[in-house]
Amino acid sequence: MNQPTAFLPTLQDLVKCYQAFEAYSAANIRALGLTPPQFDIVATLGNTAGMTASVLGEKTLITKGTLTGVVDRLVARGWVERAAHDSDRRCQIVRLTAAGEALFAKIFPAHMAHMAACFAGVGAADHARWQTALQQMEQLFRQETP
Amino acid sequence: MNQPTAFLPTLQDLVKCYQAFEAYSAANIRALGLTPPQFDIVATLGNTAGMTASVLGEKTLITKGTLTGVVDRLVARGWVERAAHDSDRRCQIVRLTAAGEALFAKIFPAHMAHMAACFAGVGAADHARWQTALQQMEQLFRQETP
DNA sequence: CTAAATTGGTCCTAACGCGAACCAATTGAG
DNA sequence: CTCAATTGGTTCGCGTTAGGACCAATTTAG
Repeated sequence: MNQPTAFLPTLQDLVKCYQAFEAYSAANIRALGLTPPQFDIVATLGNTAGMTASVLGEKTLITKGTLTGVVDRLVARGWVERAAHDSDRRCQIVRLTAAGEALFAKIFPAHMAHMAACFAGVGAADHARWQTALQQMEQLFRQETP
Repeated sequence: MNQPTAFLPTLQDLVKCYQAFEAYSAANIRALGLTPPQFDIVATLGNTAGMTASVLGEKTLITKGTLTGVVDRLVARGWVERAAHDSDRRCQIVRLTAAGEALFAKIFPAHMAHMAACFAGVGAADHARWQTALQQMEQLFRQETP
């Protein structure tokens, strides 16, 4: 009984919702002086003692080849530094500099406030519905990806 | 009574769901020999008489600066051609060549089948729930984007 | 212990992505 | 009609993206 293309509107809505989120979020991040991946990294490193590049890549979903360049640019601006790992000389620890911590303290709350404005009148029940729906759909794609 | 960060898990689920979809879909498109934006354009032009570049950009959500390059590469491969517009000399009509139509006929059903495999056991009620949820969330971002 | 496989990062190529500057054609206000 | 504003496309700069080749350090198998 399934129409062969019954899933198309669902996928279109997923793409449109994600792109609306991206556009809204990225515009504010760029106004703060960063690119979205740069913000992602600064936000991930904030309030930590740093982490290896591979862990950072897992948390931010940035592949390692891309990560090298993004971290390079953050190092060039003085917000991030690379340090040697104690016991494994292959690894590098990536962490915020003092300037990077100051940047984090300034822009992270600002961006959270910007995103929170969208969800002003939203209750816990709505969030629960959305999270359930998104997690179910994500499972569909992961199950088919061996 | 809203926690200030109650929306974060929702956003994380949105990003993870979208990225799972993207990874699943893009892997198949690349295996078919195209990039995702190229597939998007071929699929949009299939079974039409062509359209102006600006309409094509609206439908595929590709900005005009990017569109020039993507269409260039499709033209270079012989799947797409540009033609003059009858009444407005600023416009260009973008349309599939015969080879492009043949490509469309081959890869579009293949990719639909690949996506349909994810939704094998999903009923109309699930689709309705997902679409409602996604459309509601999209509205939140659009309302705040003036 | 030594050779093979694995892991952590860097570098390369090809392709997007956006915003802004730019040019030509068309439309509008006066 | 005429000049200013708008629209359709191209080009450019900078940054991101995935994937693969590559190198060094580490772990594992025999």
